[in-house]
Parts: sequence; C-alpha cells; structure tokens
Amino acid sequence: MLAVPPPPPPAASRFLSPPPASSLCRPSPPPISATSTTAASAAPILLTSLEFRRYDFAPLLEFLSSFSDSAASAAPTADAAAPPTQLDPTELRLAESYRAVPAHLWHALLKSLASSPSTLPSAAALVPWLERHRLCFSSDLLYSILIHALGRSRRLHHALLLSTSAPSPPSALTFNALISASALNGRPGQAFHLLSLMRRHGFLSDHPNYTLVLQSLLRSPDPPDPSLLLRLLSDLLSQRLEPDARLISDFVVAFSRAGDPDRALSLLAAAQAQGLTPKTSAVVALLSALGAAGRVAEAEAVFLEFHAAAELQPRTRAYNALLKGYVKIGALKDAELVFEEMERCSVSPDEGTYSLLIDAYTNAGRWESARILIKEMEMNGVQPNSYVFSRILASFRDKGEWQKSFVVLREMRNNGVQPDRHFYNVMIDAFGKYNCLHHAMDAFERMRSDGIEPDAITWNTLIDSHCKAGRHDKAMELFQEMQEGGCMPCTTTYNIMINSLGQQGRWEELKEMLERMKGQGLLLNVVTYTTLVDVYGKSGRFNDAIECLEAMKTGGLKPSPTMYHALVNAYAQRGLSEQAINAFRVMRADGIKPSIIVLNSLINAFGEDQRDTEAFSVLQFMKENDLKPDVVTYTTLMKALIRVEKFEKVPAVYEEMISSGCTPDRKARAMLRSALRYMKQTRDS
DNA sequence: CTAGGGTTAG
Repeated sequence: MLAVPPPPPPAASRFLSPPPASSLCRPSPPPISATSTTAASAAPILLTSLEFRRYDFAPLLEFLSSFSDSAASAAPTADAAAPPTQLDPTELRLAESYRAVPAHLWHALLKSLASSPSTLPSAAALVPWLERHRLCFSSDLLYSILIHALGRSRRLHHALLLSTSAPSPPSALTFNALISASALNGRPGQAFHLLSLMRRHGFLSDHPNYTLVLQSLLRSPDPPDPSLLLRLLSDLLSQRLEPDARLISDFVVAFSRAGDPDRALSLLAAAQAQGLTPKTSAVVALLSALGAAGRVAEAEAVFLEFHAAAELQPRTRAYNALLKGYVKIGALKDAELVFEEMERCSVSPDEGTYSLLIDAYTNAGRWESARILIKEMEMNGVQPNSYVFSRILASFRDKGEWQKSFVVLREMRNNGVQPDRHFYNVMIDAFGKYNCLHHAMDAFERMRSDGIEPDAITWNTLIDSHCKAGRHDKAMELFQEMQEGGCMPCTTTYNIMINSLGQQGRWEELKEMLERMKGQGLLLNVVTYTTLVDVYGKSGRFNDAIECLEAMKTGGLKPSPTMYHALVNAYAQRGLSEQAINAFRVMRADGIKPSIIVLNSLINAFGEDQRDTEAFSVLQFMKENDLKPDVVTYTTLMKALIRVEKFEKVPAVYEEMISSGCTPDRKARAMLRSALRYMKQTRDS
C-alpha cells in the first residue's frame, strides 16, 4: 500500500534527471545566453487595455472550458496538440475569427487564465489549441509563460506536470521558467538542480537564475543549506560569470543566514579586494549572524571597520544589528551602552531600536522598564506600532503568561495603537497554546469585528489549537469554515489536518486530504512527510512510515533531524531497539549529527527493550561527544533501570543528574519515588 | 533599499 505516491511528477524523467547518454552523442545546441526574465516581462498584463477590448474572447473561453471540463483534471495534457484527423467546422470558424489577435495579447490572456485555479484548465487547453490552429507561434514561449504563471501562483506541481507536454528538447526558456517556478515555490534545491541540468544541456545561465535560487533560499523560514550555497557559489565561479556587488552581497546575506559567518566574512573581504562595495544589508546581515552566534566582539569589530572605512556611515540600521546581538545573548547592560553610544553620535534611534530594547526588558522580566521606554519613544516622536506589542505578547506567551495578553492589549490601546492582524494571530496563538479555546475564539471574533480579515495563519493557528486540545471535530468544522470564507488552505493547513486525522487513526480520510492537497497543486514539504512518519510510526505502521521517508528522498527533499526523531521515537516507544538503532544509523549516513533528543529516544528504545547496559552506553556516548545529558536523559535511564528491576541503582542516577547541573522536574522526582517504593516493597516481602 | 520585522504545522 502506497501512502504517498512518488512525488516527482512525470516531468522528472525528462527534466530532473541527467540527460540520457544518447543525447550526449548528438551535437549539443549552441550556447544561448538565456534571459530569465523574458517570459515574465514579454507579456504585460493589460486585460483592460483598449487593445484587448477590441476582441471578444468570450466564445473562445466558453469553448475552452467545455473542452477542459471533460478532461476533469487540472493537469494539462498534450492530447489537444495532436494533429487533428478531422476539424470541426465550428471550431475552425472560431479559430478564424481570432486570426488578427497579436501575439502579446495571447500571452496576456494566457497569464490571466493561468493565475486562477478555476480558469487554469482553460489556460492549459489554450496553448495546444493555439498551436493546433497556428494562431500564435513559439509554443516554447507559450509554455514558459504558463509555467511561469503557475510558479507565481504557487502551483509548482502543475508547472512540473506541464513541462512534460512542453516541446522537447527543453529550451533555455523552459529551463528558466522551471527554475523560476521552483525557486518561487520554495524549492531552491530543485531550482539548483535544474540550473546544473540546464548547463549540461549546453545552455549558459545568467545572474538572474543564481539570484532566484539565492533569494528562494533566503525567503524560506529555515536557514539556507550551507552545502547547497557552496555548490551554488562554485557553480557560478566555474561558469566564469563575474559576480557583481549585488550577487556577492546576496551570498554574504545567505551565508550569514546559514549560520556560517566565517564564509560571509571572507566573501566580504574578497568583494572589498575587488573594489566592490557590498550592500549595507549584507554588512547588517553579517552583524546579525555574528550576534546570533554570540560573537558580539567580532560584530563590534566589523561594525568599527565599516565605520572607519567610511564606506557605510553606520546609521540606525547598523546600530540596530549590533544591538540585536547583545539583546540575543541577553547582555542588557551592553545593549544599553549601544543605545547611549547612538545618542552620543547623534544617530537617532528608530522604532526598531526601541523595539529591540523593549524586547530585552520584557525578556528580562522588566515589564516596568519596557513601559517607561514606550513612553520615552513617544516623547521622542517615534510612534510605537503593533509590531513592538506583538513582540511583548510573544514574550509573555513563551513564558506561559497568557493572562498578560489582556494587559498588553490595554496598554496598546492606551498608546493609541490598533492591533493588526499579526498581533491578533499572536494573541490567538498565546491562548491556543495554553488551552484557552474560549479566549482564542473571542480574540478571533474581536479581530473580525475590528474589520480585520483572518488570513491562513489565523485559521491555521485556530485549527491547530483545537487539535492540540483534542477537539478534532471542531478543527474539521473550522477547516470547512475557512474555505467557505474564501481563504485557501495552504501546505501548513493540510499538515495540521493530516496530523489531526493521523492522530485519530482515520487513514482513509488522511489519504483523501493528501489527494485534495495535491489536487490544489500544493507540494508536500518536509513537515508533511515528518507528520506522516510520526502518525504512521506512532500507530505501529512502520512500513507506511518508511515509504514516506523514501518518497521524500525521491522527491528531492533533505530529511530533517526531526524526521529521524519521529522514526527513532516510534520504534523506541515499542521497544524495537534494533530498528531504532538502524534508523539512527541511516540518520548518521544522511549526515545528520546526533542530538540530545534522538539519543534520549535511543536510551528509551534500549530501556523499553530491557537492554539497560546499552542504554547506559548511550550516556557514555553523549559524554564523549560533548553533548550535555538533560533531565530527560537521566529520567529515561531511571525508567530503564526500573524496567529491569534494578531499583537500587536508581538513586545514583538521580544524584548524578543533580551533580551534573540538571534541575529535576516532576517526572524525574516521580521516577525516583517509584524506584524507592519498589525497593521498599522488595525489602518488606 | 524609507521596508521590514513579529505570527501557524513535524
């Protein structure tokens, strides 16, 4: 039983894998300097223009929709392009009536149709129809426009399917469209793969393609993959494309975000050596990265260097980046010093500066200082906005003080600041996280009565809150309500629903949900696969779980540590220690470093399998690899000892836990108590 | 870069 069909659509066979050997024997096409932007900019959308109104497209649209209705699927097919054996006279007359339509209007019509799910089948039908009646040439361009449009509207799945019906062999235009579509859909890895493939087909690439991949990496909430970045950089250099200041800056930003400030530093130096001035944003990103790594001293050095070089007058933004470092490591005193330094250099603090300091005070539990600073910023003519209050709210949420939400809301209103959608989203989340569903629903209603439309994040937060509270029925209702209200579910929404159905063991509905997701043109992401591994694994459906893991790898996604945690944990809970250790080995083979979490699971696997000696060898492994055992580690070890009735060894583990600096929690104390109770029982009997 | 940042799922 296949839980998840292999994700790479048929397109993969032609576009995502190396060209067959035979094609290498043919003379390769002459290098074409490709321009990524051609398809996007060649056809300005001017559906309302006078020129456009000269033609009545209604009969054609009607014809196309009846045409595509029978196809039932939104996935375009090439059938319509097949040489007609017999032409319907009505259709011929229809085609004749559009003879005079200029190419750019066809392009505009195509883009417009492709941008909405309801008219997508018509768009897909339009291209082969135009080919068939020879109404618009360069079907290659038409296909790239369509792929582009699909990519822009987040329907990469359809774009990939479509590329199978594009004329073969793939042209530079098709490659560019696919690279762009992949990049815009958060698949930088795939975009990079296509980039390499494009070069193997003898096409030259250009700066925009590298920028697309880079920006796709930067847009993702996850930090960019450092190895992918390195390959991208060396690929660029091997093409002897001179990176300009902009591209180098993008790389500096990307390496900074990837947590590799050293490489960012050396790139920055290289840029300077070439006489290129890096963008301010690159320096600022580097400062942030150094700060995030706790390397505030180096951040200060970079800051001073750019200060001295006078290339970039350190203005508010640079100071903010520096400040961010101190706030992140909790050095409140240093943060205050930076703030004073700004005053001395008469660099005016902006809303961001104040926000960072207010953040620091709130995190330190100094709510009063934060309030004073809010007053101060107002006096200095800087309006506090919803952003700073949502940060404060998030800080309280993370400390479990959801009751403070009301205080923050009041304070905000007192300052004449209206809560915005983000603020409400955080507030709903704060209530949802602590099981206050009524408050969450109240906030939701209040938001709507304030005239703010909930977005997908609002719905997702609300739906997941109900799932977490076990109200799966209500979650499903909200999922329906969301769509009735015209809000399209996104990948996250489906992930939440898949998790919900999996927890309930409603496997058939889970599969329907997956189909629905794909029907919408959405791709499964790492979280989707991890969720599947988790729910299948927890219910003992290990084959399904493994299939999902395999499907994910085939789909070109890199398994995350969390994915393996889910798998190891699933085996551990059932005491299947051999399988757990095997999954652990696969994880290491995938280049993932063992974390405390996965090692704790491994201890649990051995413990549940009555292999206490091996459980303790994992503890030894942790110590040898500079991984600090935590409360969970020691609690799980105590559980392992109790399982094999070695109660008398438990107190020593408890003591080691304390002497190693762990604070025992309720579970740890309970574990010790039950060991002592067993010891007493065995003595008494 | 006079915008963005802050928010959801494993």
